[in-house]
This record gives sequence, structure tokens and C-alpha cells, in this order.
Amino acid sequence: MTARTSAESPRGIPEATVARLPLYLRALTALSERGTTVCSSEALASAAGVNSAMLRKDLSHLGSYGTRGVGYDVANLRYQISREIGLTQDRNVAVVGLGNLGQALANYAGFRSRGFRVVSLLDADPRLFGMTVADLQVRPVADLEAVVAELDVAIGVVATPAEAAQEVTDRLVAAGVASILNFAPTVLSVPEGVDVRKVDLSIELQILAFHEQRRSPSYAPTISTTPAARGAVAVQEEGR
Amino acid sequence: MTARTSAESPRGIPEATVARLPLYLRALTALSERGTTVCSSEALASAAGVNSAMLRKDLSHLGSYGTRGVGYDVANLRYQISREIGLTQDRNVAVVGLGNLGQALANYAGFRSRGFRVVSLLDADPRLFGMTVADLQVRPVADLEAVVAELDVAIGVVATPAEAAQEVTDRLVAAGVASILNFAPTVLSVPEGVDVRKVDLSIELQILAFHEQRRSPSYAPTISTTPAARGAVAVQEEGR
DNA sequence: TAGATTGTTAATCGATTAACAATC
DNA sequence: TAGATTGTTAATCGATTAACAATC
Repeated sequence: MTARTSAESPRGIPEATVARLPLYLRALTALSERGTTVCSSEALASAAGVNSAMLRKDLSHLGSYGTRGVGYDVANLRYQISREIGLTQDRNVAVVGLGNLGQALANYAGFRSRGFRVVSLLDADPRLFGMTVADLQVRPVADLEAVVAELDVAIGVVATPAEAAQEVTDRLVAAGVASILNFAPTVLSVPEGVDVRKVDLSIELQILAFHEQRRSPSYAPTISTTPAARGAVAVQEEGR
Repeated sequence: MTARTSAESPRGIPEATVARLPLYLRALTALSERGTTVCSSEALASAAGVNSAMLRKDLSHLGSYGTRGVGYDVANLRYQISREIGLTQDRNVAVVGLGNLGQALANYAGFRSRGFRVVSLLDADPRLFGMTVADLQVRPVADLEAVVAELDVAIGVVATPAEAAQEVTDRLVAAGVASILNFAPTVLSVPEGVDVRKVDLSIELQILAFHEQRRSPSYAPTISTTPAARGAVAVQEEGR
């Protein structure tokens, strides 16, 4: 899912751990809102939906922020994780592609509340130019390079059709954007050092379908099909 | 991300492999559309963005569909993977929560083209009742149980605010839905045998932010902060 | 001190990759 | 037959988990 080759970040935190830090942060926030000031690894792990041994191992990569026999100070641990992730600093986001999904993303409140500022919306369709979404006017994708430079864009969200995604990504990267969140159903190739994360709705559904199939009563473990019979089945794909 | 405890499906296909099958399917479709009828593991792996050894290992779990010295028949492999995933059968999907994201999901063309039929839209807000989205009328979430039974819903998409997600999930599960795609930023607890997959936009952004931070020039490997200084920093979380 | 809970070590487990014998 | 490429084995690597000594 990511362009990094190593499983460890430069500072030595395993990718699997990095992916769970936001989960811990969320759980800590929930505890904090309920007035909890101290919690055990057991309680926090349960709130985050993981094993407590894993939680302690993960946290040990950040430092020693707990107290033996007591637990973790909720406010402090929350701050330490935020800092580790880099949420103490705001980051500017540009959304490219203002279809249904792009518009929903532009409006997504979860971005802003976590230090991600959507500062620009870009699309290739002239009919959308000037349209206001989430208090921003949609600009032509031709302005991409100018927008990245002017507005100091750090993260690009690609919500274009699959066919346009690679070109948009190339231009984002060339303009200096090194973090891409890709919603287009396509594999992006990027140079070393650029980070791509992929969110693919139809792939998630297909994984569910796989398990679903193994539950349904009509499921037969072995289906023999002749090559001729196979040819008769139309398999659909793509389309977005 | 999933409620299954074992890493293997009943039929013995590792979860990591299952998660890549849709990728291979997509790559095969692209090859097919370009007129390619046969391809090597090398070519397919490159199109899917994975190592060719991993691709061959993954495919070996399904059976022996390649020809040594030649490669794979694109149409046949595509059919075999579709069948394995269970895409040869249509599945009915209900979307609960018709905010920006829910509406975008209801309109998402990638669902229908892959055998997922959105058959019902549900929301708790009376102002949305009767509104038409993607040719469907929004119904009260109170109708959930009736809708699942009447329309044979196999997959529930939860796009509600975090606070409502667990209750909606409980009701979906009680009504017989065993596959849940969760977009709400919260951990769902479900009984054994129910499959939950989670798509969390803000977590993806936070993972990008982590790597982004390690690139930016202002990044200092060790920041010493006193407990007092920490207390002064407001860390925001949640909000959706 | 006795009880609780962290941080870490060691064991286990699964996933990835390289290499190559089988075979078209 | 010679060349190509699969399917599989074995090696490596990373991630998870159990267990416990350290210590509050």
C-alpha cells in the first residue's frame, strides 16, 4: 500500500506500529472525553481493539511514557503520540477530482479537526470551475502546479477517474508533493521517497464477498467447469 | 481490520492473498481490454504492483491455472479469480447514513459494475426521508430489519456518525447481515463469524503525516518537552 | 511490604522472497 | 531439443503474542 521499501521508518518505528498509532490516539481521546486521566495498557488496548501486549510493544517504540503499577497518563500519552505522528503541525491538502467522492472528501470534517486543511479543489471539467464546495471554489486542474506552490500543499488527494490518476500524480510529485492519498482504482507508480496510500472501496467489498461466499448455503467447495462453460461467463470489471 | 481470528479462510487461502486477488482481477481486466490473451507472472505482477514470486504463490492457492513455459490465459484466470472471490453471484448492499460520504457511496459506480447492488438507503434524519439518491428513496433507519429481510441484504455499509455506528451494526448483525463495511471512525465489536472491514480516511491521512514529518526540514529527531509545556498543547481528535 | 502493571525478552506465527526443479 | 516460465520449496524477514523481571 505504500511506496516505502523498508518496513521501518527512519526513526525505527515499524510500519505496522505507525498504522496503529492513530487508533490509540482516537481511543485516548474517547477516554479523555469521559474524564479518564489514567489508564492501563489493558484498558487502552481494549478501547482500540488490539491485544495489550501489542499495545505495550508499540508504545515502547516511542519511549517510556507509562508508570509501572499505575498505567499511562491519558493527556500525556495523547500528546506524545500526536507529536510522533506530526499532528502538532497543520498540513495543507489539495483534492483533485470533484466527483461525488471528491466532494464528500472536501466536506469531510474529520480532516480539519485533525490538522489537515483542505486548501484547494481541482478538477478537469470546466462545468465545475468556480463551483463552491466546502467554502472553496473549484479550480482548473491546469492550475495544479501553481496551487501547490502558492498554497504550500503537502498532501494530494487523488479522487479522479482511474484514467487520469497517474498523470495527476506525476504532476503532483513533480510539483513537490510527496504524500498522496489515492482513491482511484488503479496502481500508481511513483519515484522513491514518495508515499502513496490507497483507499479502494470496491476491493474492500470484494474481500467481504470472499468471506460471504464461504458462509452462504449455496457454496460448493469445488465447482468443476469446462473451458467451454467458462468462456460463456462474462466477468465484469472496472468502470468506477 | 477483520473479525476473523485465523489468518486463513476455511478453504485455506491466507488473508493476505485474499486481499490481493481483487488487485489481480483488476490487472487482468486491464490486460484483457488491451487485447492481451496470455500473460506471464512477471507481466501480471508488474501490472498489479507486486513481486512475481508473490503472485505465483498467491495463485498457487487457487489451483494450477498457468502453463509452464507459456504463462496464464487471461480470460480463464480472470474467471477463476472471480469465482474464488464469489463475484459470479450478485450481492445486495444497504447503505446506512446518507451524509456526504454515504451519498457518494450510494452513487459509486464501482459497486454496481462488480456485482454489488445497492438496494436500500437508510438514515435517522427525517429531513432525508423520501429523498432520492442514486434512484433510491432514503428510508428511516427504523425500517432496517424489515429492509434486510425483504431485500435480502448481504452487506451493510455503515456511514453514520461514530456515535451511531455500534447500534446500527448491532441491528444489522441481529437482522442477519454478516458482512459490514465500516466508514465510521470507531471500533466496532461484533460476534464471532461476522466480518467487519474498516475504511478510515483520517487514519490514512495520519499515516501519511507521520512519514511527511520525517521529510520536512523542520523535523527535529528529539524534542524535549517539560510536563508543563505539554499540558499547554491542545490536541484535537474526532469530530467527523 | 504486597499488588499492580509496565517494558522487554523470547517464542511463535505468518508473510514475503529467492531459487530452482518440473514441465510446457 | 533449447528456452521459457510455472509451481513449490526453503530461507528470510517482520509482526504478534506470551511470559516475566523490573519497578512503581
